[in-house]
Amino acid sequence: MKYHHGNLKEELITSACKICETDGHENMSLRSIAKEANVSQTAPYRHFKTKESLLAEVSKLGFDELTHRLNQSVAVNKKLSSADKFLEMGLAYIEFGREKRMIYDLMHSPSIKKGDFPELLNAAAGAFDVLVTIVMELHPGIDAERCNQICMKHWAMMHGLIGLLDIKIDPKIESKAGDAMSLVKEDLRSFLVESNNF
Amino acid sequence: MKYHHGNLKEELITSACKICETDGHENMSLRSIAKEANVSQTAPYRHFKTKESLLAEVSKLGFDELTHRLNQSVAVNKKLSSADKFLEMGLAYIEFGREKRMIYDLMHSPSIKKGDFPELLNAAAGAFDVLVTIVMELHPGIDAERCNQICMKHWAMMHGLIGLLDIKIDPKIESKAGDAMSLVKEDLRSFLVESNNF
DNA sequence: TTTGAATGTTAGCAGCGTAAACATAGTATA
DNA sequence: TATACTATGTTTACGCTGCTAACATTCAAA
Repeated sequence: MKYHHGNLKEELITSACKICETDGHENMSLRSIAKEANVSQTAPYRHFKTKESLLAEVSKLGFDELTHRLNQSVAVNKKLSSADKFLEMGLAYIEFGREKRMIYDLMHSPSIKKGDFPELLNAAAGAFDVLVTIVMELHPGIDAERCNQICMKHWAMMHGLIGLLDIKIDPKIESKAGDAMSLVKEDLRSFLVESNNF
Repeated sequence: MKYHHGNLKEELITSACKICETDGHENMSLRSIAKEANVSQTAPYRHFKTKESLLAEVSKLGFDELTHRLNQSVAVNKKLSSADKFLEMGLAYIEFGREKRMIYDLMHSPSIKKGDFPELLNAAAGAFDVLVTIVMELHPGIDAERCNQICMKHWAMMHGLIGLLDIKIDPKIESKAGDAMSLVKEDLRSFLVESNNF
């Protein structure tokens, strides 16, 4: 067992991700993260100024993965129409939010003040830009302001939908527990198509 | 100074509301709530099983006020068209989310498991039902499932918009700090109108 | 009037984020 | 190669947290 770990910073982030996914960010302590990485409770302070800054890095990774997933959703089938790409992207967003709900909550938790972490802001903006790109493809030569508005609308809808799935959920969905996600997909498909009348 | 307070439960909720609005629910401790109400740190445990159950009552009050505001927004001017009522309600929702952002965050915080508090679930559903009512008025004889879908869509959009105002905000809005809310209103108006093409 | 329930307080537990002091290992310089 | 500095680990400790247990006071019913 070496005294110096060598790669502690990355491992702490990894440990934090793991704990967040299982326990949720509200139940994630710095001490538990350190324990998961087999170091003392205060070792993280050699690599992160505060707990919040460690969580900010986890959040950033979340946005990076979201960006990747959104890009993948349209890249896997280049023959899709722009409208279908748009739809696939919406599905990918919901899927991410459902699969990685704990990380998703962390990414949008007010306990991380994004303004204090420029790279986190950039990562979040990067995910948003994937949507901007597809909307510009859908509406060539669209006015920038209107494009932003349209993107905001759909982004908000997706984000809001994920957040509200806890409170209000179609009884159809809840009843069929075993196949919940595919039902969400079906509902979402009509949901998105319906909202696509600009 | 009486030993028995007489109305401690309500006063604790009031104190919690006050502290939440100023400090946010992440920085609100049971001890600070008790101090605000001038009782000992453990007095709240005579009225609330856990801290979470106290916060659940605060959250419930939030949903009640939201319901009231949504109803008020259409009641103040009965001569409005259904479409305009719908718009006013959207504005009222955003306004609530912006004005009482701290309470709003508490209302949607995953740290309160709504399933454990039936009255909280009812209060949340009650707010949603106000929207259902106006959509049914907009589309007489609408299919129940489709109505629910439309409501979800707009509810999610409003909710998502509030949540995202931290991350992505129209530069126009941020620049004009002094009059931010009225600008939000203007943007929202066109935002909602645009989204109203069912 | 007595007795028990309701409602308050005090003391104390384990866990938390964080800072300070100290220990060890790796690196640059003499 | 020896030495000093820096980076990175540990130990200890502080004040805050949610919560429990034991005790005190008040109110209400028998």
